[in-house]
Amino acid sequence: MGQPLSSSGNDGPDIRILDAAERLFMEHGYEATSTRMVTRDAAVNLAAVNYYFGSKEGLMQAVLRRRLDWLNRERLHLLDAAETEARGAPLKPSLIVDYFFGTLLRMGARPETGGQTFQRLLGRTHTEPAAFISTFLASEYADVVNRYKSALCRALPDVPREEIVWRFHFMLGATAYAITGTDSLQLITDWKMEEDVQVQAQKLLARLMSFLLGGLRAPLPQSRSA
Amino acid sequence: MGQPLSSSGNDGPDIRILDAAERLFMEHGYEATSTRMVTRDAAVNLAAVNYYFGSKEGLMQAVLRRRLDWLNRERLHLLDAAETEARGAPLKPSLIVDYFFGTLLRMGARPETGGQTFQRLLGRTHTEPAAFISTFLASEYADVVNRYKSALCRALPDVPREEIVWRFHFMLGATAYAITGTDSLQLITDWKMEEDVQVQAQKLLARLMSFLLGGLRAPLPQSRSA
DNA sequence: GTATCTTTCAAACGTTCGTTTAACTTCATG
DNA sequence: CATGAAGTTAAACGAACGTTTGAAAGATAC
Repeated sequence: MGQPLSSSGNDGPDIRILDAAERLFMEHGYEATSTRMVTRDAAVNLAAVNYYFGSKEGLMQAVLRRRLDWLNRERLHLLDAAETEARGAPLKPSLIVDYFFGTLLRMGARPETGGQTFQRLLGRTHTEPAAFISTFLASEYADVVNRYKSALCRALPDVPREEIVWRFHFMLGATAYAITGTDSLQLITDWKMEEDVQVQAQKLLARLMSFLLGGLRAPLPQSRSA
Repeated sequence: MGQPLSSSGNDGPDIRILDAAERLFMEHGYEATSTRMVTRDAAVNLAAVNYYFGSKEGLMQAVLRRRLDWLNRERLHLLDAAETEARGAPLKPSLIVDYFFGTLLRMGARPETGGQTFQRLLGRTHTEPAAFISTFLASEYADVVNRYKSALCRALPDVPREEIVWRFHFMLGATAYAITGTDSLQLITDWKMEEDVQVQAQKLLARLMSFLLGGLRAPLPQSRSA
């Protein structure tokens, strides 16, 4: 285990800062979250953010890296194992989609990996305008996205690579929006409060997987029309 | 025509402020955009934002309202006309999806309705954390979303209403992410620069429609498994 | 116990923020 | 021309921002 993933309550100051920042960045976004809010919630001195993470930008990167490193390593392990077992044969699209998006959604049901908090933060972070965030995400995702794009191309040999890339983009957008759970349009008004977070996540996963696979395997758009 | 939609270059100060704010909010987000940046780009005095729009929040709402009022009115007109012509028969799902999402994408190809700038701003705005933005969007979308949800339920009588709502949510997420064009993961690296904005928008529309319809008509997830 | 390194702390740094004020200009109307 | 509303302006307001500082406190090794 490289870095600690849990927040058992009596952690060091740096972990408490990461936990507080994760929640506040998720709730208010990067710009609207001040270092004073973070240090107050983490019960540390104002200077602690700069002492441990250098700057507010460094804190944001540390918050994302703590979970993303684990997530993308898991994604690569699953794909590696499946491709090794398949001995060069193409994988099923449903398996590839489940490894990439299902791993993220199952992560949200486990509190020791940040639970829903990190899920919602990550979904929102994909549309954060700050340049350093885009750069950071691109470097964190570079390997895993290329691997999954290649796997999808082998799994769907009749679909042009350009189309695969676009549909990966669409799947990412649907997932990012679904896990943020902001629901600014209040489309989802019937949250069952009696259900625990595991059941909710499982139902969302099943629904999202059906949608993503339906979109991924949809007939190609005709290039010339209208 | 209620309010002017174009920016011919020699408009009044309030229109110049809206144009500048639309571009800056799109590029940097709401929080990272200051009233000083807006007034500098619009070539007006610093106090003009408060004079014309009351506050920075009022400016943001005016920026969104200028385009959203037109967009959602158009969406309702198209649905009204089609339902009148159908005389109570359910509409084709592809038609409903095209009216809702296609109208938005076609809007982006026309400079007089804000073009890509408003499209990208709107996609990003759906995930803005500020509470007043969620409230504003909810009120702007309330009517049109309810009408389209009902139309989809009639068009797909075998799909439970709850499932329709979720898939509408997924479609919205895929579309919002696609039109922001932020591409923080640099998935889309092969933008054809020689193609004009109309051709790009048309290709995106065709691709997105295939994906959305594939997801909307996907087989339902089995409720009990694993 | 002394020396050395790490961590914590209150206080302040300079800058930028959204907003307000009051004086000034513009300009159509009587 | 006189009047008053509408628009514009420079200047300033208090508050909050990210970051830095230097000293105090704590921990570790000899």
